[in-house]
Amino acid sequence: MRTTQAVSLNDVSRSKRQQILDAAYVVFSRKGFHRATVDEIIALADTGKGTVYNYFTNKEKLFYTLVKERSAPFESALQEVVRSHDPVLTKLEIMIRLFLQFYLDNGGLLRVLMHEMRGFGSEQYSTLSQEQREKHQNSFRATIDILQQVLEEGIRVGVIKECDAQKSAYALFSVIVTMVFQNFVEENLEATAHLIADVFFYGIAKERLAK
Amino acid sequence: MRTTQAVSLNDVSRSKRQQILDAAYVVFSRKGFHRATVDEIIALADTGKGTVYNYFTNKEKLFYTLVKERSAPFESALQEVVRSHDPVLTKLEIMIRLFLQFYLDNGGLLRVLMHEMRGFGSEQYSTLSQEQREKHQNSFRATIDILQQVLEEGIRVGVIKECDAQKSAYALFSVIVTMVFQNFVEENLEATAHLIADVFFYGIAKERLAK
Amino acid sequence: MRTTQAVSLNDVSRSKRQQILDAAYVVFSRKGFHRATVDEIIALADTGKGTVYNYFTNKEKLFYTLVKERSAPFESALQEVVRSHDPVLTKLEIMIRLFLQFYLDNGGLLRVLMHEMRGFGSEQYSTLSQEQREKHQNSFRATIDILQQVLEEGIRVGVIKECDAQKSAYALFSVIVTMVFQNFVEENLEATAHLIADVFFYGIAKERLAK
Amino acid sequence: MRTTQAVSLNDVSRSKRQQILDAAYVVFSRKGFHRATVDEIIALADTGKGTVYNYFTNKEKLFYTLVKERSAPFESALQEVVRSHDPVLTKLEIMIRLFLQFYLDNGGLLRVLMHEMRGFGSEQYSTLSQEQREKHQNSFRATIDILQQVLEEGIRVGVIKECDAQKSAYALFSVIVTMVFQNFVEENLEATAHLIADVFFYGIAKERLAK
DNA sequence: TATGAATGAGTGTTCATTCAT
DNA sequence: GATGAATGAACACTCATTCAT
Repeated sequence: MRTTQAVSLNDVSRSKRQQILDAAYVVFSRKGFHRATVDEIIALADTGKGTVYNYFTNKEKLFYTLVKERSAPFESALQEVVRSHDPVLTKLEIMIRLFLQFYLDNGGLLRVLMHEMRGFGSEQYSTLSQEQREKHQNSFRATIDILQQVLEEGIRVGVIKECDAQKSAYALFSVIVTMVFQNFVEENLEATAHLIADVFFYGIAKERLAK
Repeated sequence: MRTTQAVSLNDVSRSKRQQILDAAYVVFSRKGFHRATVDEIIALADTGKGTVYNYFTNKEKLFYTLVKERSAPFESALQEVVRSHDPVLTKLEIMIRLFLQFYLDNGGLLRVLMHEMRGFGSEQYSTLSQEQREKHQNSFRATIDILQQVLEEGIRVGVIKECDAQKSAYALFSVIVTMVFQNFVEENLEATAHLIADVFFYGIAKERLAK
Repeated sequence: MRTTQAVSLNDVSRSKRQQILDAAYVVFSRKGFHRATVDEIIALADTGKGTVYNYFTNKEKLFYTLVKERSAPFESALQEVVRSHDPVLTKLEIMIRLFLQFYLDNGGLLRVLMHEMRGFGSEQYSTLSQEQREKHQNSFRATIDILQQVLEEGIRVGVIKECDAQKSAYALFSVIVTMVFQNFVEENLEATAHLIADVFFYGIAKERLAK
Repeated sequence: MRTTQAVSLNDVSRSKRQQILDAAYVVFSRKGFHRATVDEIIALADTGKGTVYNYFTNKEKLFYTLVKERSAPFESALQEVVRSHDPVLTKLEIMIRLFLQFYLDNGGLLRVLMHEMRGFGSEQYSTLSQEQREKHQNSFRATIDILQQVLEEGIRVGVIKECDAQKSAYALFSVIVTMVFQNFVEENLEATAHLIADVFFYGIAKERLAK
């Protein structure tokens, strides 16, 4: 049935795992977590059902691993920007760009992830187990925390108004996500990044009203 | 089991429908769409299973109707503000307040709704049927359109910068929703509304950088 | 598919439950608990799968209920004998007869039950849940307790030697079960009962050896 | 991972086989046949999965071999007693003692075995294949046959009543097994053996009733 | 001989929906 | 209109066994 590949044992083995992850990406993206079936994934991965369970404890863990592995490079890149010595506003704009890029590249999956953690806040709507959901949420929070840190840096440095850094971080985050999910990101990603930064920094009002 | 009420047939019948809707609100809010079961709803509604299907084609339709009926008053109120003669920025702040209020009052349900339409954009993650999801999305779009109209009015009047009104409307909307879902809304709802408006109007930067 | 029966609603409904129990008896007897499939049961019961789960929480519970309902009359009969005023040895012989009869009538099922509680003692070999197994075991113990009580009565009255009543009860019980499961019970059930009683009462030795 | 041992190929190989058998004993005893997994066995045996299948055709065969090898010394000992020139009742008591000892030593495994052959009679409840079960059953029968032979000897010699030797053998056997499985065997194994023998020989009744 | 990655058959359970009364 | 018994499609997961190296 499946075509044997002329590669070293090690590669074949890595390949199986990767084949499954790749197939999972496609299927989860298309169907979401709940509606994605393992059967569909293995059909696409050209693999036996047992193999999936050799590599991943269960469907949830497969999903989690997928997200984790796809996110890693993005998170590193983000960290790097924070540690750089660019001015705060520049940092923020670069981060927005990274976000957009990452969300564009992995939109399918992240849409689903957001779906499964609605509000990346509380409740229990999703099909994911409490435990798994918490892990995802912590990931998210960690990412947003980074935004928050930079905002706080900006406030300390006096570049940013005295505002609630956490709320602002969430606000910025939500706007980025919304732009991506609404397909509002132009071909020129930098343009969109700049646009978001501009509104976020200076607002939409033409002039400040006398209070 | 259930106590029959001594009311006119018509009233009982209306009552049944409402009982179901009320129960559905509670259960959907608690469990989300997928995990809410009709059994749980009828238990709470103190009614028979068949009765639900007499009034609502299916679970989806029940959910849709529920959302629709709960949203109606909010949408009217919103329309009214638009038609008022307040200055644009004032209108916007009032609208933000209305949004917050509405989302706070119906948070449980709307959280679920957002969950089921993730991205109020595209695909098919949710348990909802394509058709039903589109209806919900149209509702959402209609609501956001109203924000957009006011923004456009602001641009026309010269109070708001020349910007992409649609994107801005979505951005504003996403921020509002995020604040609610993150439980960032203070007891003093007006304060939060003002805060959102302030950032949205004037940005977070202390001073405009020389470009 | 299924033939509708011309009976009152109440009867049909009782019938469904009973049909399932009857089918379950056959399938469990033939295949044992683990190898019996719900699919096979519903095929025989001429019923839908969901129906089984309307009446019984799960496969285990179905099995438990089946055993329970089949055992009830036997247990009553046993109790009655205990409370009678026959001489102890007579009581015991009657009880042996009841046991034989019951085990012959429900042999298929009880074989399985014993299987699932191996040793009606300890461990965890069976497919049954800890909780369910304990329930079954308690049933068994209760039944054996009754034997024990009569033995103790015999000791008190001086008809039976001073011996360990519990051990003796278990011994008697195990012999009865073994006779049934080895198909050693003659057509004339009373003969077998008498034979067991005889060995149990007077032993197999021709004469007591001088110690 | 596993430490390779510096022994002759032949020894390693024998060792592997034994390691597997030892591990199998532990796991089967703890979990029973069905719930014991090959994975668990190889983990404990510190060996590869394929290796198990090099030495044993399948899980069943592994189990069978295990039982067979553990039983061999016991069966020899039993034979020896039969061939001895002790009086029949003495032989029987010694045999009871051997049984108790053997069942105590290998209780874990034998419990499982009995479980898998329930009734060491008929049907097909266990996970074991028909063929394999028959082999086990023959083993059992052979062992019980030995008891039967001695009983027949006793009858011939006039020490034992004219009774059905086969049934009596089974009865005795079942009592022994029951005592073990119910943990009724005292520290002093001989006491229990004597107790069983006493009841079996002379019964529990104080005096023979006038018929 | 030893290994372990790959395999896939097999099954209990949930729950929205129907329809006869 | 109100009811609830009956239904069955859909799905994740386990584990003995194989076979290429």
